[in-house]
Amino acid sequence: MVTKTAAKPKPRPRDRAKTETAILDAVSRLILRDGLSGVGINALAREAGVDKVLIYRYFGDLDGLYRAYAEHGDFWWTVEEMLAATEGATDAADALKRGLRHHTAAMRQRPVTLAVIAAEPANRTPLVVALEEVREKRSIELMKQEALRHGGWGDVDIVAVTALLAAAIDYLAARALKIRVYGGVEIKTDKNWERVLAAVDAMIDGLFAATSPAKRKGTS
Amino acid sequence: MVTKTAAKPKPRPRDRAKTETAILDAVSRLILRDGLSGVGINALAREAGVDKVLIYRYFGDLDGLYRAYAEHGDFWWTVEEMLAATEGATDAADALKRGLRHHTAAMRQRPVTLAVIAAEPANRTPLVVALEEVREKRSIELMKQEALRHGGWGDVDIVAVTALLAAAIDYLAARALKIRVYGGVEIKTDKNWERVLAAVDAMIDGLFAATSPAKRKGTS
DNA sequence: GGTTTTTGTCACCATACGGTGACATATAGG
DNA sequence: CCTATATGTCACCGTATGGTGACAAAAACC
Repeated sequence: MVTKTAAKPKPRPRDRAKTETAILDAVSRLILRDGLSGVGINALAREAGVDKVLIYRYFGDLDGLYRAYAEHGDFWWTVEEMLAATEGATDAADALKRGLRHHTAAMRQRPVTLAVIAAEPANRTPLVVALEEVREKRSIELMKQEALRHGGWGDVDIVAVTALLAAAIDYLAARALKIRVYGGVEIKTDKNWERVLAAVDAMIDGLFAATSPAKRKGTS
Repeated sequence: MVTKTAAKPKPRPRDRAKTETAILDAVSRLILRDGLSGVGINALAREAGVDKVLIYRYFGDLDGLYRAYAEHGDFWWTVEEMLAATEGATDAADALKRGLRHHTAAMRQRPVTLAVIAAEPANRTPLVVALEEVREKRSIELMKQEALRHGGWGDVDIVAVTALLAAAIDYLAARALKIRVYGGVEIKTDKNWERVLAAVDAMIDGLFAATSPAKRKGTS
């Protein structure tokens, strides 16, 4: 009979680059399948088909692996991309609406990012922290650029409003990964996302209509 | 010298009721300290000062313990409480504003609920599911009651709007447990919560001002 | 060809987990 | 008083975890 060890060891080809990308790819797969907390050394080595000692050798420890993963991936929209998406906007309200729609699409396209966001409040790994830093930096930079474009935001507390709406979108999108319902709204279909985004649009329109015109050309 | 085992065993008094509440109390403490995923059999037994076998005896298994915990606690506002909070509202917009403010206060008063919400998308334990059911039921019931009070919501898609705003509030409050910043908004202080709530108010006002009047007495 | 370094494999460690069986003793029932 | 049951304690199981040291062999270097 054929014993397990004698069957066909088929040793891994000696190629560090390939091994490293195999590991990093396995991280994505594991995050998607089991969430951030599912990315442990043993599960990861198993998933990547790699001995775990190689992970230690190439990335130091789990945190090093997270950091490397955070640097290698595309987890967030870029400021340029976002500015392009809001380019033709007629006014600040329009820019905000377009921006949030682009944000929504960008998030829904990145399930790994959503999974990280979902785990964010609970598991605070270096990957989470790294992603957070990127987000903060780009959001702030984008705010600055958009403000220049439209000459400020009138009376609207743009930081609070975007924080609120972006938080809502992130949370709903993250929930939609594994759960379907929130407050009676099905959040997995495009149709219902459109419903949510329509509500966002309406709120932004109302907000700018109600508060801005009074001082539209007033004291900045 | 005094050995550990011979020192003073001080056996636990034989009182099932006390043991059970000790266990349930330890669940709250553990959730607050380590999050939902920190509530394991061993850690729990340690925290409660109880042998883990008693947990199995009294609650079956971990899921049974979660279920018992879900039934025993006060995790969410009640419909009556919420209706009282919005009692003097002048119109639908005002009711919604008051409701969301009460919701915010209620959430911030219940750190355990926030911790569960934080873990919700990731760890899907029976406790999370039970809490979710309560929320869904009460939200829907509340919507119904409020609609009766104010004769509908005009053109506002109230379900989408409240889902969106409640999601934002829940997420920000849950994040605030362990993180401080989101999109440039410090979310731990009362002052900045007021800022966020002011933005919510402004959006609601704008929303109702912009969309409702057109058909205020129109086709339902 | 011989040596050194790199890459990969394997066996092992201490620890923690969820879960169970056997035992001791306090309390309640007869 | 004797017995049965309820409560609590202890030792243990199998499995998984994060992490490390020893070894084999391919590659690179001289």
